[in-house]
Amino acid sequence: MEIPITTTEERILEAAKKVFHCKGFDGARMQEIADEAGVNKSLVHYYYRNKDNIFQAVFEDAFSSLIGKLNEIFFSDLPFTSKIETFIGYYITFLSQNSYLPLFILNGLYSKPEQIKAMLLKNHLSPERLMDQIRKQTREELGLDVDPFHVLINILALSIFPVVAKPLIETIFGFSEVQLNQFYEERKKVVPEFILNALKNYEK
Amino acid sequence: MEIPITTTEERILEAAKKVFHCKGFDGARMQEIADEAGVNKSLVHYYYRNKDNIFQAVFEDAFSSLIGKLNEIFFSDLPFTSKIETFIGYYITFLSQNSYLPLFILNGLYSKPEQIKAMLLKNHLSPERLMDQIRKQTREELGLDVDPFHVLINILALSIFPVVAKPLIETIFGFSEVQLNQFYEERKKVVPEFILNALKNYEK
DNA sequence: CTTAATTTTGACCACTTGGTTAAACCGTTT
DNA sequence: AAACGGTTTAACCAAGTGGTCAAAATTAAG
Repeated sequence: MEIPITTTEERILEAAKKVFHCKGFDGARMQEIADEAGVNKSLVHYYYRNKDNIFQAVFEDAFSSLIGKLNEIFFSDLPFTSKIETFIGYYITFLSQNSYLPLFILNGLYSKPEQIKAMLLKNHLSPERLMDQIRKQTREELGLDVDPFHVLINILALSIFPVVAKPLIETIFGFSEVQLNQFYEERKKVVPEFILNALKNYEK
Repeated sequence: MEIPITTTEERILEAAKKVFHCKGFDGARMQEIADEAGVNKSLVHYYYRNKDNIFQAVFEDAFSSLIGKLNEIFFSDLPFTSKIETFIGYYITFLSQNSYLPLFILNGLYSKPEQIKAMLLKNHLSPERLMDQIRKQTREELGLDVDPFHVLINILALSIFPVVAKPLIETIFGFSEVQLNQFYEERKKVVPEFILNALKNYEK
C-alpha cells in the first residue's frame, strides 16, 4: 500500500522510457507516452517542449546507466581479473533485465551522433584514462603487452552482443525464456574464463 | 559506360534496401524509396502492395546474405581452426562494408519476429546440425569438451559487435574512418587468435 | 494500324502525426 | 473572495503518412 510520491514530470519520463526503449524514436508516439503516463498529451509538451527533447532525456538516462557502472568498476582498485569478472557479471544481469536498452542506445548513436559529446563530459568518461588503466594492469598483473582497445571491445562484445541478439537466439534456436536466463547465467562464468584464457596464452 | 539492365522492380528493391537499412521500418518513407529509385510512389505499391511487403523482401535479402555465408563456411570440410579464421575474415570485411546491415537485422528481429521461421526453412539453416558440427570438430580436432553454443555466440559476438558499435567507437573514441578500417583489419588477426587461445586453455 | 495488356503517372483521400493555444482547474496568497 | 501562479485539459491545425484509382503512356499481340 505504498503511495509512490512521483511528480508528473517523473511519471512522464518513466512512460517515455518504456515507449522509446521498445519502439525507438521513429516508432514512438507522443500520444502513447501520454497514455502510458496517464496524462494529456499537451502535458508532455508542457514539460519537454518537443519529441527531440524528451528523447534526449531518455537517451541520456540510458547511456548514463551503462557508462556509470563501467567507470565505477574499471577505475576501482580491484585486480584486473576481478574487474573482468565483476563487470561481466554485473552487465549480463543488468542488460538481460533491461534487454531493450543496448539496442536502443546503438540506434540512438546511429541516428543522433551529435548529442553524445556533451554527455561524455557529463559522465566523465575518459577513453584515454580507461585505455591506460587496462594497459597498465594487463602489463603489471598479467605480464602482457596487448592492445587495450581490442581487449576492451572484446569484453564489451562478449557481454553485450548476446543480449542484443536475444530475439535471434529465441527465434532461431528456439530458446524459451527460462533457457535464455540459464544461458545468461552460464555466461557469467563462461565469458570471464574465456577472456582470461585467451589472454593467458598471448605471446608476450 | 555500362548500361545496367535492371528491371524497375529491381531498382525499387535496391532503393528500398538503401532506405530501410539506414532508417529502419518506422523511419523509412515510401516516398523516399520512390525518389531513390527515380519512379512514382504508386509504382512501389504496384510491385510490392504495401510497406510491410517490401520491408519483408528487404529483410529476407539482408538475412540471407548473412546466413548463407555462415552455412557455407561452417559446413565446409575445413578444419575448425581454418573455419574460424575464414569466418571472421569474411564477416568483418563484409559487415564493415555494409555497416548498417547487422543493426537493421537485429531491429527487424525485435519488431517482426513472426516473419522469420519461414525464412529459416528457405535458408536451410539447421541450428542443431550446426551445433553438432562444432561439437564434433572441437572434440576431435582440439580435444575439447566445450558447449558449442557458447562458442558460436562468442564467435558471432566478436565478429559482429565491433561493427554494430561503429558509431560508438567513432564518437566516444574519436576514431576516423581510416583508423576504424585499420582497426577492423587488425581484428581479422586478433580475433581468431583470441578465440583459439581461449579454447586452447580450456580444462578438458 | 488497331486492339489489348502492361506499366507509369498525377491527383486524391482518410488518417495519423507532432505541435499550438486558449481556456479551465486548483492550491496559495492577499 | 478575488487575484495569482503553476498545472492540466480539450479542441484544433498544418504537414505529412500509407494507400487508392482512374487515366495516360508504353509495349506487345493480332
